[in-house]
Amino acid sequence: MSQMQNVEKQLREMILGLEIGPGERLTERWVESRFGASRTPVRAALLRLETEGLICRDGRGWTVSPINLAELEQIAVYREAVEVAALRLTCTLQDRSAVEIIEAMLDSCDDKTPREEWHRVGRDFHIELARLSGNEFLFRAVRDAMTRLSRARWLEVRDEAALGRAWAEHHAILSAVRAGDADSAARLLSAHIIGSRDRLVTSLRNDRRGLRARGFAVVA
Amino acid sequence: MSQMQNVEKQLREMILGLEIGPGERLTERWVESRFGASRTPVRAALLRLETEGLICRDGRGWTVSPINLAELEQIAVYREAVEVAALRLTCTLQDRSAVEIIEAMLDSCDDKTPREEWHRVGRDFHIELARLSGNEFLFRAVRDAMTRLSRARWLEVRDEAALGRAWAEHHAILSAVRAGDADSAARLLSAHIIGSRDRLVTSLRNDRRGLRARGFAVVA
DNA sequence: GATACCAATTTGGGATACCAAGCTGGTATC
DNA sequence: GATACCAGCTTGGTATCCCAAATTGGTATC
Repeated sequence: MSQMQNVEKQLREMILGLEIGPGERLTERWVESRFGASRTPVRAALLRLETEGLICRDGRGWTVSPINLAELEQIAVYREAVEVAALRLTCTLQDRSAVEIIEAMLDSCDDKTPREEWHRVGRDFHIELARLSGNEFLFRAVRDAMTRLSRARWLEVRDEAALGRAWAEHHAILSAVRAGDADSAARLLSAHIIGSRDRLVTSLRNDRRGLRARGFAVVA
Repeated sequence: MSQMQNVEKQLREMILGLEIGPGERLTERWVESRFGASRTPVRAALLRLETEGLICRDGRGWTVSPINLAELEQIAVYREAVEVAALRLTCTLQDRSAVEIIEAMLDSCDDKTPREEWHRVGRDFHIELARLSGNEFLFRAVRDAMTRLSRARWLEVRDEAALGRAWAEHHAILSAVRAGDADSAARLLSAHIIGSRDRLVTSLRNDRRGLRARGFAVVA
């Protein structure tokens, strides 16, 4: 793999994994030495991550994007639009076998699944569901939105009950799709996205003090 | 303005203005000499334009993205999702004054408006309509989609009647929004987007031979 | 003690040099 | 005459150097 893709990938992992906290300053020189690359690939990586919204310019310099509650609210509306569109498109395709692949993916998760896996599974559900639509733009939109949400979802305080509810909602959505009931599936998906958003934002708002204590910038 | 933004902007103008044809090869060295910049800003510009979909990697090297008919079809579905969502959001905001600004913008165009202005006005209508929603993600999605469509719309063979129809449809959509009739507005907008897409793709498909003769790559 | 100012360092933007991979054109051999 | 092969050139990827601007830290002055 080229150095450029390597820096980009590793830096993205560090940001998404909160090894570099939201709001932290980044210097090109630090990234250079951290990954043993030179400035050109570092710059390319930073430019890419900027378009993903993971980092942003801070006057002269770079900052890991803070957790932005207003942005989280807006992303949910955006997700609702594109995910529901993708879902309806999938329903018209009548490709039930593909849906069953996702169901199997969900079923492979049980109580023994380690908690940190839930994060990835929850994200992949939405991404793979969008991929089924066959529309590259809807798919990318969902994938990019989930990437932007990733850190916030990781910080969210979720109890077992909340995880179980999300799991059940995912299954219910797939059942409706498999049954060919696009309207029900769309309604369930909308409610799931908006409900998740509300719980997410509430959780972060309540824990804002704790997050700041950990050095994480959270803006309204 | 920095050199980097300058190269990016100028190169984008050249690509969107078809001064560099779809499918044409680009070398970093050529861009360097053309704009009198060195490789660093050129690289940055190319990376940005790649994320906008205006250029794409061609193995080793760069190519101005060909006109892709399948992509145009998919973009329309994507646009329908995000534009309708933005429209409905705008309706719930009940901000009629903002709508009237767009109406004024449209009204400022009359028969004396030069033809090349129609291209920009048609694009800006959709972008500004999305901006009204106040949702940054819906707005960006529409803006980026319209950018991707820009070259194809420029190549489209449109007669006066088609232009008048588009104009009328834009006005009808705004009237529905102003009347607070979200459902009608959404229906009109969907029909407008899909109808425009079908006419666009048909036009390009029919003229494919002519486009190739001009050196423009058009893929199915 | 506060503040204004200056120098030194840091930092991102840009330019250039170098390299490896791949393409091209020509040539030599069969 | 066709084909295989090799040299040279082109090109993107990477490293390094330079520069201007901005930040910083300290000092001198009020």
